[in-house]
Amino acid sequence: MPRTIIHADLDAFYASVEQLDNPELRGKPVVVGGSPESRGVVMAASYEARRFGVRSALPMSRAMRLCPRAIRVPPRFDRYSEISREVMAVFRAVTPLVEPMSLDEAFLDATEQVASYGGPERLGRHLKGEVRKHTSLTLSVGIAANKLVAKVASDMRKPDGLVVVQPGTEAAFLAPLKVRALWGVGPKAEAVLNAAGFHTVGQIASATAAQLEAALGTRGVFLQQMAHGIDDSPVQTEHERKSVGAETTFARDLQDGPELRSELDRIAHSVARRLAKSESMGRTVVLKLRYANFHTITRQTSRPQPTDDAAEIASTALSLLDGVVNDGDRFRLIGVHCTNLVKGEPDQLGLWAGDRTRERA
DNA sequence: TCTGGGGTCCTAGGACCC
DNA sequence: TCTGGGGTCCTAGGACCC
Repeated sequence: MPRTIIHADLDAFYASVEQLDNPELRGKPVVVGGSPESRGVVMAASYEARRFGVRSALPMSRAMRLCPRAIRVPPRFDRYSEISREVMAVFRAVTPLVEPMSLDEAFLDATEQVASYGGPERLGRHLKGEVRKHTSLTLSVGIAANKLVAKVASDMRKPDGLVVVQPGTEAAFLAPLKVRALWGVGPKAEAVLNAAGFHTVGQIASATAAQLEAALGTRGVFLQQMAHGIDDSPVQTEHERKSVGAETTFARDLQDGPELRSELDRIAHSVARRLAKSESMGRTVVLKLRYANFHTITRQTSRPQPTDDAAEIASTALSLLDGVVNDGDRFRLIGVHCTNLVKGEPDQLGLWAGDRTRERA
């Protein structure tokens, strides 16, 4: 029996929340993101703004030139999280198998429930209705036998869309789409595929394995599976965080000095706070630097024991900084990440580490 | 035109161990 | 003096996603 997988996606989420909370913004081009002066980018654009070509990830300076009448709003993530929790609760009222992908997006496995709702169409309308009832927001829904096709389907008729792909028609559904529609095909892979003569998903589906391998290596084989609409990956309700990090782009490039170093210290504290909150500790500290010319490097070092201590993370990152910085270097971004995460109570980990040290001595 | 911040996963080389 | 193979961990960079 085929699965019933749903991809649900709130439309222009951050911008819609701002329009919801401030009626004066309704019907107007709204852009959520950092200021153009601080080198911000667009995090969300209302559909009114999109008509001017404003898109996510566009530099804010460019967005404001495209649409001078746009109203820029700084993001309020606490508020978006609050609404996100309500929406996820609506999803979980339908099925316990919910995999949130971000604040505004989730996969649901409703294989067990779909019949009791009277089929996928009705289930989709139910979800959209419940979300609208609880939050006044519109939801786009894609329903298919797997995550890949459900995701592509939900993108199809935004905003406020509902697309159901019948089992068995996956390959035909995907065939006319551009290769970029496939999960994992970004600008680079798209360029490589286009250069090799592949423009549509259908062309990938009917290519030989050797052709694809020549273009993309081992990834090519995997890509062909996708192009046929094959995807067995399960909806996963749990997932373990693998890293915690924070980074800042400065309004103006910074040379090494007190300002850069105090910013590094601030970031280290923010990472430490979030590590502690998630009751985990990191064994590897990564320093990230972006030069004025946008070239980006990372330097990492692994410590003997995991830590969530701000001072330790900061001093480790500072010593990495000492190792790379040269006179005259100017930076636009600095960041700190912790990886090699270990879950558990800090005290118990400390005790355990102490025992080991004693054993060795 | 001038490029955010939060992540995940993959590759590739080298060190090190058995 | 020349030389294995497998496994694991570490580091650096890059593609990609939302």
